[in-house]
Amino acid sequence: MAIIVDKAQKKRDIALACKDLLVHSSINALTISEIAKTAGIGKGTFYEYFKDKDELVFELVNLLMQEHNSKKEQKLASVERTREKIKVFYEFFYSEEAADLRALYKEFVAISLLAPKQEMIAFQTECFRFYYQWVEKIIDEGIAKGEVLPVSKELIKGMYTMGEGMFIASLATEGVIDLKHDINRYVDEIFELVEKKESR
Amino acid sequence: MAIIVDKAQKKRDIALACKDLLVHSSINALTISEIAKTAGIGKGTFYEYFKDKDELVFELVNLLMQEHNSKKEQKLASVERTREKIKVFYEFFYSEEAADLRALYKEFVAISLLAPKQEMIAFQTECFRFYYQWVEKIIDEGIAKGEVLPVSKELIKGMYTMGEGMFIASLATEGVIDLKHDINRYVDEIFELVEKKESR
Amino acid sequence: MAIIVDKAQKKRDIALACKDLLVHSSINALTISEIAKTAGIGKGTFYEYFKDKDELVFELVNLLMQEHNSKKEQKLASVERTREKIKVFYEFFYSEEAADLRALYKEFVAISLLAPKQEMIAFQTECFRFYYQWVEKIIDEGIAKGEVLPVSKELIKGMYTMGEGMFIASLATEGVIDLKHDINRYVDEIFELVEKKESR
Amino acid sequence: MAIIVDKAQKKRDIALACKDLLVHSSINALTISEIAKTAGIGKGTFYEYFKDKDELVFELVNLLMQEHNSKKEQKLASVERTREKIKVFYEFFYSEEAADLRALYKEFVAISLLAPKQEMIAFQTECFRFYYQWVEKIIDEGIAKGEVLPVSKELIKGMYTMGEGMFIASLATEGVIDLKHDINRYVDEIFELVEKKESR
DNA sequence: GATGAATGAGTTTTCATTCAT
DNA sequence: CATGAATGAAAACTCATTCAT
Repeated sequence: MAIIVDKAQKKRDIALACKDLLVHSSINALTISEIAKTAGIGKGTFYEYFKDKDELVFELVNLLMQEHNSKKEQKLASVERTREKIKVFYEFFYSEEAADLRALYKEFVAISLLAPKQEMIAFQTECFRFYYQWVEKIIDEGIAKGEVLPVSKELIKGMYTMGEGMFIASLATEGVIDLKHDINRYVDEIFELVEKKESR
Repeated sequence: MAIIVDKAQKKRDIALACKDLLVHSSINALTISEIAKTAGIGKGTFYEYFKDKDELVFELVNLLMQEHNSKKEQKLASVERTREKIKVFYEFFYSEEAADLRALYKEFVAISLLAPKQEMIAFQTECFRFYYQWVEKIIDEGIAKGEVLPVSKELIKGMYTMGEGMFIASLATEGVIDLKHDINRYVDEIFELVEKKESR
Repeated sequence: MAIIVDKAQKKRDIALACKDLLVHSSINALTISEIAKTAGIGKGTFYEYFKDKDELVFELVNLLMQEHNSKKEQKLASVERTREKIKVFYEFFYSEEAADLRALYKEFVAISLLAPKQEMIAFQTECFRFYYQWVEKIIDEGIAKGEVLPVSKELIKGMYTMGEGMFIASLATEGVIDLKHDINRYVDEIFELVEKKESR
Repeated sequence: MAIIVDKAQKKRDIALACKDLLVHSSINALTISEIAKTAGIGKGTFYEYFKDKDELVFELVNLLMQEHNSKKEQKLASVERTREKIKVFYEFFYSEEAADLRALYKEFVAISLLAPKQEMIAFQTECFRFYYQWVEKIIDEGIAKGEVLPVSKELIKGMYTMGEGMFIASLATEGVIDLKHDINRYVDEIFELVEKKESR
């Protein structure tokens, strides 16, 4: 009786086996040989599951992002105030536990910029929508609870992309940006403006 | 005595001659041969002035950004209100006349992410500081004029990087972001919050 | 399951296939393309088995020297007198059948002088020791048999290197040295001095 | 009034200016640019005086060898016994003061082996003859003085090339040969055999 | 005579991809 | 299904040499 391998599962396994390799090295600097060896498979086998190296990064970012989202969801549930929820949202950009994902995401963004592929764009678009709606929901709830002003709704897109911008800027510059500090400060200042104050 | 050429000037000339090529194609897809032919020089000559292809992108971004900054300065001088000044600032990300520079900047960011080189990081850092101080000056003047609340000062870094973030996001996604619209809307909303209102 | 090749054997096969090419041309004048074509393999395949062209020369010298040593051993067994054994030893430097090996050895020495690599030095050192001990054994047996004076033992290193020196000198000069004649004459003269004479 | 430069003298000057460079680096690893810069001349000027890089090595070996020969001649004049004269002769191969010349000579031999040029062969042949006759003269005088046996004359070529052989072997092996010790020991043993002993 | 900017032929080297087993 | 040996297209890069000034 032949072993029926779950293609999707094996694909995940291969990607996961290469995680450390990818996190610590640029995908361009890696060869299919190294990757296959690390995953404990043959070069030909790699091609059974992936079209090219980029797809490996893609798969892995996908995987880790799902994991990350689950954790984020849990964490968000334990936080009350809108301001804090938004801060939790931004933790992706500086938290220690998202470090691996960030390293991969950086690669992924670079690949997307240099040689955008349809499925990557689709994924990024999907991600953007997903996160956007998530933040929207948080803000909506904040408004409903009377915690923040309705105007907050108009700031969502800008707030969301600010995180991405700071992240990219922090990668490309040296020491000008302290992600955790700068992001949280910005969030605080914005919320000072949009939070309803009793004393007003 | 043999002719002595102005190395820096010739480097600029070569870069400028390749502008259209670089704008319309990814640097990775270009060969040194193509580049040299386009610039009307030999392959070896290219290497006399540039260490590698990346340096060509670097030189060109540098060049066009200087040009862009001059124009921006002029334009800013003709604008009165702080809000409008900030909007002018963001025009880089969507104006037609900065399209070439944007195309190159995209490449440059991707290169910086994939294989950061010291001089690139230094350049980006320098750029960040330069623009940051510029925006800071605009905001400071706005505060001095009593146009905007002092709190605006705290939002500068976030506002600045928001542009970068939206730009990257717009490149990597499809149709989710309308740069001109989204950026200006965000700016407007922020200014609604920080502009001093007579009637308050 | 894909075929598993005997790497070492294939390396030998490739080297042997290039023997004539290498013997009749300087390695520097040869391109990897030519070599691969001659061996009936692709350029990439060459690099699967050899780090560079030098290694090909190295492999071949190694191979032919082993073969040469086997023949030498047989020949030495068929010779009685110490003086003749030593002469057999020197045949490497002028015999017709060692011509190919000599041509390659010349290249090998030149390479070793210009860009010595660790494995080459190790090989040369090993060769030197091996031959030195071989000559030493011959001389020791001659002394034991009472054929030559014990002092001969002190002359071994010099005698051995004399061959190398004459070889190099003959390659670099024109017509000053007749290897076969000059070497044998020298050997004869030395043995006139160190052979035990009945009539003394 | 135009300056008339002595071509031969300027050639020597250029060669001498590059001495340290050549001694400490392989000629193959050096570019014409580096050489010209070191000599303080333009690349084009280099070609006014030398056909190629090899010729530079050639010129320099030539120059230093003349100098070396003068010193050797003086030193030989101050030595009495034949055995010692021969030892002085071999000092080339290990003396500290001939170190630079040896480094260049090594390069020169390698070049001669890899790509022999007519003028190099002629030079080497000339050198061989010159030294051979020199040694011959020393031995002849030794015989005339009754210091050594007439048979010594037959050993000259072998003795001379032994030095070369040991030198090459010492370069290509690691620690097997102690040039000074091994050469002198060999000379001593040979002279024990060919020196006339009173008590005989 | 001197120079050094310009050159491009020629080589090495890499590595994704294929496909026979 | 899995494999890894074989491949060669493709690109970077070097550097001796030329020659206008």
